[in-house]
Amino acid sequence: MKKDFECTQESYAREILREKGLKSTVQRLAVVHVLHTSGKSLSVGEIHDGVKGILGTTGLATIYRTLEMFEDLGIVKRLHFPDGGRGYAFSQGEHVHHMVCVDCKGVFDFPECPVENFDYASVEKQGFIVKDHFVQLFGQCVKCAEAA
Amino acid sequence: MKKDFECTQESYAREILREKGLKSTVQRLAVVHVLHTSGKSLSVGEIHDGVKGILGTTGLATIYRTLEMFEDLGIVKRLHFPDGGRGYAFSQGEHVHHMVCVDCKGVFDFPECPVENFDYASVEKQGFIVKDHFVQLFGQCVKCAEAA
DNA sequence: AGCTAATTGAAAATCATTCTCATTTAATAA
DNA sequence: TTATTAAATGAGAATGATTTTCAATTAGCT
Repeated sequence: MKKDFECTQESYAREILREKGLKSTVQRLAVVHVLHTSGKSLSVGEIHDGVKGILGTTGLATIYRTLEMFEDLGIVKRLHFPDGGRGYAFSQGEHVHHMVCVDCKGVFDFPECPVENFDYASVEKQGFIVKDHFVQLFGQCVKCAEAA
Repeated sequence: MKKDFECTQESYAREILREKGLKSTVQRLAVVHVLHTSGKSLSVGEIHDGVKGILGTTGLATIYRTLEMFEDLGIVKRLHFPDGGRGYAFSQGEHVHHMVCVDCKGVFDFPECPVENFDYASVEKQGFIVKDHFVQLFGQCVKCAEAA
């Protein structure tokens, strides 16, 4: 089977996969496509549905495997919702954080990192070595704010 | 049955429960006790074990119900680990964030909020109304850094 | 002590995630 | 092209986490 989703994002994913000696399967490219075109974060189930819409039958396990791999490769970013649910958003490897609309679950980037310039003095005083951070804002997007 | 865990944290929890017309059961107070004395975040299972250590048999569902309620009341804070697991840490309602040691999973507070003084200009430009945020640092605590 | 609504325990039900393994496919080289 | 081969997939089983149900118990009032 052969499907084309030619766009920057797809080439980007292809390239990374090739670099790592991984295969660019239709399933993987479909995940990129679904996630990128949606413009918001999606649950695993929604991604699965989106991919099935393109390819017909597709195993759920494949979606899980793909997302886990993509996260390692920096192609997607995993989000946590307040209710504990997981979501995924497309991310071209840049360091961005996300704002999540609590109403529509839409995801919006913000490139400035609030933690970047943070003074770690108090943290380091405790001898803690910071290696990574997770920042996420919750609120309302324009549409949902207006609708309310 | 009657058990005492007299300490500030326990009275704090009692008070909040009373205010809301909820009962201060031994199970709930035991959860406070376990979480507070551990000094680190615990998984639901660990909390369950800790409570069983105090009360003998205790239903797992009760632990889940209690933690969910405590989160709503601001008595505990829910954490997300990179692997998606959930953890809970005692939190006396104050605004603190946590550093999680990726080795021992220990949790350490840091009271300064990196997001507090963050300039939301770019965010607000998009019309997004920020209502809450989630910040968590990952790294190594002193002990684990030395052991490595 | 007695009443009553809230809470609990235990098991079943549900839901999410991972694993297994036989089959298929993408990438490479002939 | 086609052949080869390791990687990837699909289907379903297995696992694990979380929620629900409901009868029995208990905390917080008289």
